[in-house]
Amino acid sequence: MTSPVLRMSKLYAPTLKESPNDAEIASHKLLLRAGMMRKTASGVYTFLPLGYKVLAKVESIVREEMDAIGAQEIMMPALQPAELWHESGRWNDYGPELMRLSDRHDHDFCLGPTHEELITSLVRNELRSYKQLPLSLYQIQVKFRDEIRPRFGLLRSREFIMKDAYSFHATQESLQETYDDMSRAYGNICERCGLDYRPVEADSGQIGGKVTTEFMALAPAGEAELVHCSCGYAANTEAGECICHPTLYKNDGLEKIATPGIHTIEELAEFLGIPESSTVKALSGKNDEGKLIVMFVPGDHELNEIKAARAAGGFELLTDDEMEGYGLHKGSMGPVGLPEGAHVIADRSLESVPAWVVGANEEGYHYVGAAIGRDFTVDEWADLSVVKPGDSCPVCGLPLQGARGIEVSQVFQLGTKYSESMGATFMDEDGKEKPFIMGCYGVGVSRTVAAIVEQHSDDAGIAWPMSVAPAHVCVIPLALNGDVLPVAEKIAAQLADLGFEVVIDDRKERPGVKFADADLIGWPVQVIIGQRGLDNGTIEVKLRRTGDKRDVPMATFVEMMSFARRQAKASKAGYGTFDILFDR
RNA sequence: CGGGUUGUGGCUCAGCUUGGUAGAGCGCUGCGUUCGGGACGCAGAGGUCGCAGGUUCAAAUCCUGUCAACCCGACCA
Repeated sequence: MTSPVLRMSKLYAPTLKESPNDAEIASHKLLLRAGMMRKTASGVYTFLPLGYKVLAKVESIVREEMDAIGAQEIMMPALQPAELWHESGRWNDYGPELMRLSDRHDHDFCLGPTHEELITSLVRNELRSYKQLPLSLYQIQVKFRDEIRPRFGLLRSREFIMKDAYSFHATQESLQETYDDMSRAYGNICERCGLDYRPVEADSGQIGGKVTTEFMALAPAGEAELVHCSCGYAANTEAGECICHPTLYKNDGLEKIATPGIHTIEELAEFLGIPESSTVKALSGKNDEGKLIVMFVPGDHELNEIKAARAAGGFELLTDDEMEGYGLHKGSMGPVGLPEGAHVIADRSLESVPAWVVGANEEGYHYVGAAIGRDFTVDEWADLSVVKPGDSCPVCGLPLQGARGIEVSQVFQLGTKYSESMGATFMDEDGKEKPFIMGCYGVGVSRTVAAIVEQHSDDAGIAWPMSVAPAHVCVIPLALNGDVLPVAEKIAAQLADLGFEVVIDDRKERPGVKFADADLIGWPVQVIIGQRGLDNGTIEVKLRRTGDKRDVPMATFVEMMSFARRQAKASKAGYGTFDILFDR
């Protein structure tokens, strides 16, 4: 299939020398500067022709990978009736992120942030038998989330493109199979988009369910923190198991120390001249039943609220007033002399520290050497801390590395949360009515575009991987007179015939402008045609990614590109890098 | 939602403290010279200074309100 040669002279791609002042990170700045998108409102963007081409490329990679594992594409509405959200309970649970609106009859609707409710209601009446399972459906569609603070361009926007897939199963084994297929497909998607990524252990958050993996594109601009290990283990710090090593200060009996004005761990450690890991941090809260819970974590770690809630049956930190009510003192809390009935849960790692440095439950005093069992008791041990770099890898024990990442996709095993609440059942082999076991799988398509730019850009602009570039090759005639333009036109046509997507910069601009725009927009290959080269019978080929340039004899150029094309097609992903052009 | 900052041609910004009726660079239009890494000259077009009130002879500038955008934070003891 030959696509027509794109003409820069006609292309609507207004490039900017300066980046608009509300852009901070590379992907945001460059997508604006390269004329790929424009802001419409906070967290809402218009894709211009080039940006839309990239988006479409990513979409088709996603589509190919979904189709390859037997998922079927559908298209659900963005506008969803509140009724369905009431059924699942999420009309109330989802919170202010849900974009709500009502129609002229005063019926409530929302703009879908995700589609579990819709898909469940779709299949519940017509997917009736285990014989029809498993079934995977997906769509690529616009999603709406009223983000508390949209930022970073496409990374956290209020309207964005997402591929969401849902699977329905009779058994957990079947779900696991599809989940594994999806995970593999997601890995393929990341790879084909040229992303350096890690599958990481994650928390399921809003969606519900238990088993989940996030696919993180590593990037300093990413909003997620993760830890990873050379053995391949990686986890979101929100969810990762924490294996840390608090240290013993001393165990010479209980000693009360005056610590006037000291409230933070940092101050305490400095005051005593000991590392923060030798102190113990206390947090008081209440669980869903209103019961007082006091938690302890190593002083150099933070309490993970997700783990805390799981361990205690809900965990909401006490307000200052509530603490007063219990006779607790902010910054001076400890396990010795807690109020009657307080339930004490401590981080598992503290079990190995026989005596703690903790608050004395008295303003201005701390204890040193508070011994477990002798001076206080712990009701429960649990993993409560936020994992951080330097903690031990739960798989191999080596120290974990820290990194930041952009969550480009996530796979979940939902279980029966939606099928049960919404009454979506099927008739199983044994003649019994059962709720579907479900999985859901999301790819942030527009976010992936931003992640690609974060990983593939430099001071000059974007350097698109071949697989998602708005076109493969840009032919740049340096002049519009003499032989230069006709030769360029001919070469562009020949490349298009070979199956390349070709753009020709036929604008009446000076060479410098064309070079700068080509680098900014990020065409993977630039074919530069100037009088100087023609006089020598050569044309110049430049690879954006590496900056490598080479003069190629005119006579062999098309043949070489033809070879490169065949090589590219033969490679597994089907989109080589064209480095072949520069093999010595 | 709390705190901070900013709204001035398409873009980046100056002018505001000390009121006197609007500027620069880039971009845009035309002409000419240039032409292998964001050229130069000349001539132009383009702004109710976010919006609404108020003070004043006079407001981009001072005051009040409002809207918007951006940044930081949002229970971290």
